[in-house]
Formats: sequence, structure tokens, C-alpha cells
Amino acid sequence: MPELPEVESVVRSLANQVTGSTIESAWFSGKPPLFRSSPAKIAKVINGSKIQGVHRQGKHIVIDLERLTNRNQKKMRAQWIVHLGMTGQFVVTVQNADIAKHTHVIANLDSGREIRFIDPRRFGRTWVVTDEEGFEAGGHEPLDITFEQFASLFRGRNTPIKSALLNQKLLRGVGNIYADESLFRAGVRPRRRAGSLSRAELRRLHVAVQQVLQEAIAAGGSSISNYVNALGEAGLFQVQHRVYGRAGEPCVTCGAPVKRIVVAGRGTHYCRNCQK
DNA sequence: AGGTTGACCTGGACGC
DNA sequence: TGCGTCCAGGTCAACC
Repeated sequence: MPELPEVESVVRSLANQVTGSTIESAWFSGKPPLFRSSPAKIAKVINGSKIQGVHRQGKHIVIDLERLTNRNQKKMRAQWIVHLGMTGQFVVTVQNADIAKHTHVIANLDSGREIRFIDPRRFGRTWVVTDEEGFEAGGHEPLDITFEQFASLFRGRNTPIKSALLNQKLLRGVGNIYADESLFRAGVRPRRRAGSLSRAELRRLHVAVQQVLQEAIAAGGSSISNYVNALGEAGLFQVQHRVYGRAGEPCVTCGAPVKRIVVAGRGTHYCRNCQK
């Protein structure tokens, strides 16, 4: 499911619901391979911890935790990390709300609410890191990267530009929808070798990636099948998609049918007139 | 080392 | 109704 705008929407809707609350207890389905830290370790770290804040790194939800140790009341910091994979949902509910199929974590808060992690396909992951370990997703945040940094990511690369945009070690947060939408806006074909883009094309792509992501965040993300934010609300950006999911439909600019091909094993949508 | 492919999962849509 | 096929927002290990 969720690419940067969807994760950002989850984080924003989650933060004001749970910041300042303490996690009292938690339940885990234990189903592999969702738990990168064992449920026992996650429970040990999050139970009794106060949520200091919630933020995003690429497609990762990062929940900042703080607790006092039992022994000498020293402050311990840790982070609870969640990646939603393809179909993950991270929602806040009231206590004892109906438990949806494929629920894998329920964290009970002292506010009386619950945080729930639901994921039918189980491509999502969750784990905890201590303050010493820290968490760093790697890659550049697409909304912060400068043009020169952006251009240098693709220099000398022989892989299709679409594959490079999806590579989280380069840019963190762009996924299949926003890669296609960005390339359309920039007028660049997805199969072009990343290293072959001119400076002008890279300029347009840098602008396009940031614009598409900002517009999608403003619309609350794209809801294709099951995406919802932490309040259970769907996003609206899917109605503004210009090529993604529109194979065979007329290009919004020139009217030619939108093409669908496969690049890097992913369905890829573009206009053969408008993209060179 | 960089690039490519298939495996990991469930479920919805579609054709017969 | 049911069965088979294909497709889906993402990674990651294993290959070339």
C-alpha cells in the first residue's frame, strides 16, 4: 500500500491521538514474518513506555518511547518501528472495538484507546530499537533533497529511471504510484537509463517528485484498495492520478491511450507521446 | 558491485 | 456458484 504520502498521513493522524499516552500492555499474533524483533522483546520495550512523539522516515513509522527503569528510575529511550508493507494499517480504536481479521498487534493505552496493526498480506514488519542502536532508514528524504544531491543519485546508473526511483537506498519513500506519476509530470519514459537523463530532465523530475508527494499528502494519500489513516479515513489522491491505474484510458494531456508495461517487475504506466 | 528476477502472502476482480 | 488466472501500495535474497 503505503508510500511516503500514505505513511505521512498515518503519522499525522496518529500523533495527536497517542502522543503523551503510556502503553500499558500489548497483544501480538506472533505470526511470521511480521516480527523482526520477537513479540517478547517488543512487549518488554513498549509496555510501560510513554509515547513522546510519532514521525516518519521514508515509509517507516517511528514511535519515540521513554520510560523509567524499575531499578534506579533512569530514563530509557527506545523507538518502535513499523513498516506497513503492501496492505498494512496502523489505526487507533476505542477499547474492545471489534477485532478485524489479520490483526497482529494491539497496544493498550492509558487513555483507554488502542493502537492496532492490521496486515492481511503480512508484508509489513515491526520491531523495536534501543536508543543506542538507533534507527536510520538510509537514502534521502525526497522532500528534503536538494537538486544537486538528487542529480548525483542517478549519475552513471544503467538501471531504468523507474527502478532507481523505487530504490529505497537512493530515495526513501517513493513507491510504484508516485514513481509513475512523477515520471509523467517530468515527461520522462520509465525505461530510460537513469544515467542518460539530461540536466533539464533531472530538474523536471526533482520538481515533479516533490510536487506529487506534497499534493498527495495534502489529499491524505491514495486509497487504492484498503489504505486508511490512523483514524480509519481513506485518502483522495487516487482521483488525481494521471497515469497510474489508467491503462487504456486517454492521457489527460494529449488523449492518447495510457500504456501499461512491466519495469522492475512492477506494473508501469506512461504516455508514449508526452514522455520521451 | 550493479542490475534483475522470483519469493513471500491474502484477497479481489474477472472470465468461463 | 465455483474454479482458475492475474493483479496488487513492498522488500529482500539469490542469481547473473
